[in-house]
Amino acid sequence: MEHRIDRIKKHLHAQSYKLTPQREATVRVLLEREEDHLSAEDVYLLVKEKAPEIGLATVYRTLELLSELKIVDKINFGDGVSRYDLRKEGAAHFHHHLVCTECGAVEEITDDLLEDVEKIVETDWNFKVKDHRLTFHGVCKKCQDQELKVSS
Amino acid sequence: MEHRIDRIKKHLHAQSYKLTPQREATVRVLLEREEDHLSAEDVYLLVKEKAPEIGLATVYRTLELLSELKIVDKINFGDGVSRYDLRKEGAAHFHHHLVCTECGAVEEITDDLLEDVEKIVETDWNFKVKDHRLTFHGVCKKCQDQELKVSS
DNA sequence: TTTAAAATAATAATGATTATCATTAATAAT
DNA sequence: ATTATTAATGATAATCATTATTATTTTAAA
Ligand SMILES: [Mn+2]
Ligand SMILES: [Mn+2]
Ligand SMILES: [Zn+2]
Ligand SMILES: [Zn+2]
Repeated sequence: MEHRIDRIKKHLHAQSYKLTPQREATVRVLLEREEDHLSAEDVYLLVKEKAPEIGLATVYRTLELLSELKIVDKINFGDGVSRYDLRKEGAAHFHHHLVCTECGAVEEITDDLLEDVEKIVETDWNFKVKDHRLTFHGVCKKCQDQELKVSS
Repeated sequence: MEHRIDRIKKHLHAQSYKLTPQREATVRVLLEREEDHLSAEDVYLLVKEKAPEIGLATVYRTLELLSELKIVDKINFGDGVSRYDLRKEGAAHFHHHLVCTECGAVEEITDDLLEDVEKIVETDWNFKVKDHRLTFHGVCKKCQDQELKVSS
């Protein structure tokens, strides 16, 4: 954890930004809830627990900054809010998501999966791929089992 | 065009919805601008040209309805607005997008491309895929050429 | 026609995000 | 150390997309 924060600190310094206490508190929340997909409000409430004096605007500004630096990715699952997702250490591309349309659960896939597709896009469409967003909508394991039970 | 509208009409009727004049005007705009990715506001302004009495709320309601029926797909490219995209005739899945980070241009890919990936997701993650959202961020052909010119 | 349900238009309300601005913290210059 | 600059913050107002409300109109059935 400390190691990870150190790296982020260096990343910020490299662009002459500082890791202020507010920024650090925000990053810590993101690290502690790495599997989750928190909205700005979610982050705000969690940060407030350890740094009660922080303002919502600062959280928005920090998340914006972290997005620019590709430390977090901003995603939108179709409910009205943006969600912020820590990029995996050293990952060149954003990871993928499985969203269950029954229960709303969100799973993560960190495997690349798109290498071949990207090659096709680069050659057939002359498009230089920098990043991607891939989300599958469907039914998670748990909900599939539920359906079986109900119908049997 | 008329044929396409007829089908949509039937689709609505099948769920006991009516193709009201407002709904038809909205669908016509979507058909006329099939390549585009219009926001609700965009659609509203275009519909107003042919049906000036329509209200914005009706456009929102219509787009919502068309989304439910899978006639249009709602997408979000990260600017603050939802965009509405006609699903290709008979397509089981939503098509893909290439968003240029330089000029903002959006290209469409109607080829499936994800068949193999979906198989992997279904078997390795036990996730029953119903649909997907895939967007590549990168540099379009035009902007690549521009860069070459500038740097030479 | 009368009646009930569905759809619409106008507009108010909501809620997420951004902008503003006065204050504070950090950094550099004297 | 003191002062001047600049960056960052917190509070809050403003904006803007979307949703809810409600009175009215349209449609289809009885
Ligand atoms: Mn994630
Ligand atoms: Mn499209
Ligand atoms: Zn589920
Ligand atoms: Zn471009």
